[in-house]
Amino acid sequence: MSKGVVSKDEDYSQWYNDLVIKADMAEYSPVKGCMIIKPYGYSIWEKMQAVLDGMFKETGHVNAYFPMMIPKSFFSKEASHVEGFAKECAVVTHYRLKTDENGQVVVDETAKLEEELILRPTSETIIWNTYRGWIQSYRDLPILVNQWANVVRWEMRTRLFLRTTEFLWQEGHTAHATADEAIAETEQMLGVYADFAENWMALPVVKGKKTANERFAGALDTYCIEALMQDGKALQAGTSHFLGQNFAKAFDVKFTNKENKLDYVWATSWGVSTRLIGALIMAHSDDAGLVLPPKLAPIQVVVVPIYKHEEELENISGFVKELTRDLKAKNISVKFDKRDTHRPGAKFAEYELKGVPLRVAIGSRDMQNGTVELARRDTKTKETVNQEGLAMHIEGLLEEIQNNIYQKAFSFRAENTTEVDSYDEFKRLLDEQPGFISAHWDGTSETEQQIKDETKATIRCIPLDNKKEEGKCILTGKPSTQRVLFARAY
RNA sequence: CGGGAUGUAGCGUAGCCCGGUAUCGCGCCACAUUUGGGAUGUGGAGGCCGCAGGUUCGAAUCCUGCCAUCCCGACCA
Repeated sequence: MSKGVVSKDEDYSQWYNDLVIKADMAEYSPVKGCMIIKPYGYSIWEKMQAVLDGMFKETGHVNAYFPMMIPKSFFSKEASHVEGFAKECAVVTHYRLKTDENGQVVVDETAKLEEELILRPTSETIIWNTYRGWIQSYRDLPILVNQWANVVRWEMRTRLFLRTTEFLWQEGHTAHATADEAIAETEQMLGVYADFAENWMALPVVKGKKTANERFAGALDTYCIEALMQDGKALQAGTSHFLGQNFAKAFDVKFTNKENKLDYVWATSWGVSTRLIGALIMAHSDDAGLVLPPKLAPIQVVVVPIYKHEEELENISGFVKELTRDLKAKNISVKFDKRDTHRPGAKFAEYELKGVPLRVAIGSRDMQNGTVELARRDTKTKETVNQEGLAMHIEGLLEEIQNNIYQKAFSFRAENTTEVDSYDEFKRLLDEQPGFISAHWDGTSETEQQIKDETKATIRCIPLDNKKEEGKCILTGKPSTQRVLFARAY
């Protein structure tokens, strides 16, 4: 176990917190509920951004930027939307400070805003208010815009990366001429998220639809990807909403269609946030620290020289220089840690904590033998390999590690997903072997709510590829036609 | 917003019951020896004891008020 990190079996949430802090991902800030994302954590976000941004562009989207502050009145235009966010909005009321007679900085009460501004909890309102001016004809459609931004949601309780008052995300907001086209867009972006989660984060996800209870405020349908964490709790990793014509009606966004008739525009919105970093940590890491998938690791390979004299280091450096060149040619990021202030053992522990997928250790012994020692972070195994062809070997290993991490998470999810047909069994499983539970449900909000009240488990989603079969609701015994996915969630 | 707890060096803590200007570990700095799994020795720096009052000759310690943070609930990407 790594120093200063509690075992994940002993206290999962403490383990998570310890990892975030000790691995130098983030720290607490003086502002309640807000964290400081440190360079190492932020570089993972940058990698995620780069990949996702590429995927968005690939599917025809462009980036834009809208104001962080939204007039309060905008929120009253879509009833269910304001209801969903009203309780967690930060409000700007003044625009000036002054120094009072005691030399204290205070709010200048004379500088009160006529209309308060809301720090965006999400941008549907200001964007749809803007789209009104952009759209007159079907020829103006579709609009496929994405925004990288920060948002503020004043949550009661926060957790590093998983839920903070301010967080970073991207939000796509698209406008379409038909419902079908908007639904296709919603589903397409869900696919993009699933692709990203599985192929880059090595995180298997279930694609599905939310029930009415869990739906986004203002949406007709909310699609999501759900992942299972190592403690058996579910985490919503991304959402894609079909908003129907709700926001178009609220903000009066009409267009003339091909038949020369006036109609409201169809909308979607979709987003993922820095929460993905939390998912990444919780899904793969162990007691020694982070385990990062090579495709998103800020440092993919670290080289630790072991030497007693300056000449030895020079000798090793010559080799490392060549290795670095070969790896860079393959787009593999390398760090050569030749700091003289830390001993090799300390470096080994540090890079394990930070989840660097591959470590190359090389000393005089290796230089004589023409070998290096290669250590994998995911399996914690070490092997001695020839220097010749090392870059190619590393390239293959990184791929293997990426696959192995995914497989491991996939098996874990398979082992912790259970079909259940009775409420007693359902409750027993939640306590004894938490995970996804696939069960029949009568389709009513009341039943879902009662199950939530009694067990804290919610319907994570109705999987898109779920089992369609006759059955009885585990709570009410009423007929059901399909299984849905339950879990306790973050 | 309800219930519980805690604030002492960068971090983690002892001291508080029973008042006398603060303990230990990690970390930090210097030097030396070390370097294939978190080095060792010697020396050193670092504190408005959360804040404000009160009691007292004297307060980290006792009393009052405030502030902040954390944990558990309801809310949530």
